[in-house]
Amino acid sequence: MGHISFMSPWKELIKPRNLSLLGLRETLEGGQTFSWDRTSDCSWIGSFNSKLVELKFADDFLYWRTSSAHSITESEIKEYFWLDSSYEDAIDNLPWRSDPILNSSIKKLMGLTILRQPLDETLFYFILSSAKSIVQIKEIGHSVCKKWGQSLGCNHWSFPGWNRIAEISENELRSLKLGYRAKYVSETAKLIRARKGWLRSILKLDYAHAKIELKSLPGVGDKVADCVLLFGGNFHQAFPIDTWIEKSLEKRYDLKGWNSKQKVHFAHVHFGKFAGLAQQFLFSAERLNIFN
DNA sequence: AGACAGGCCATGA
DNA sequence: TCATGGCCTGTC
Repeated sequence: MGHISFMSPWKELIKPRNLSLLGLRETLEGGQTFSWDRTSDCSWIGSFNSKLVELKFADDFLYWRTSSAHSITESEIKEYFWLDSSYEDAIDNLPWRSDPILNSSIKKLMGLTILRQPLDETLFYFILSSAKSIVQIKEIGHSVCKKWGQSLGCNHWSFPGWNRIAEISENELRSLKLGYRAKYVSETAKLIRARKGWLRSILKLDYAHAKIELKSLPGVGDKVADCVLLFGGNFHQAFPIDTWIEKSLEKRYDLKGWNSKQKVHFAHVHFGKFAGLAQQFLFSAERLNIFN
């Protein structure tokens, strides 16, 4: 409150790749991030790292503009959206040549990406995600940011940070309708505050050890840990198993009757080191029902 | 009204 | 190791 900010003029991003509107929409609305709101049928406003940005997709190009008071740079956007050639390399590494399901998903969701979100915010939102829909996760997450974060303008607030959240009582969080997740958030915050530098340090570990570390937090099990590592830690081999991907593996890959451990093993063998990227294509294809 | 939702966790076999 | 029920809240 109090300051006046304005949005910069639209700027064009170098045409990054063959990006489709559907691929972009699924990236921002499909459930790997909860920080974006649609402002028209082809534009979104969002925030991360206390910075505000609006994106617009038009004529196969991506345009962006930012807030004068909380501005972001082009290189930060490119980083966030994985807009470098290693994305194409990752796609090429997937077994689309021999896998018609994956092939058609990639074609229909051209440009769908795995975001590189800040680790702390990603952990926060995925602790909230348990047994909640995307809309509900956004609502309760935003209510915490609105109450204890910084105003960024355009109805967006920054993530307050774990140290700030550690000062909030569980009951205050419950009053924002976090339910049983309030305890997880509160206790995780206190643990992170006590372990200085620990959260960032897991980024230097290999996938298996990073996952063990994350699972030491209350409210973080296999599914949440994999989501945080994939969407907030750049661990592309993480393969979160939720009900959509479960359905996909059973229905499209004939894995009915396999337990989740066997499914994860199949995913790593079949999809390889970018299994998490394949997961996003299959997940969205199933969610959007594009096979029928 | 009662089950269920993009889970986690403690319990019990 | 595997299966079950409870936990907050909202929705169908």
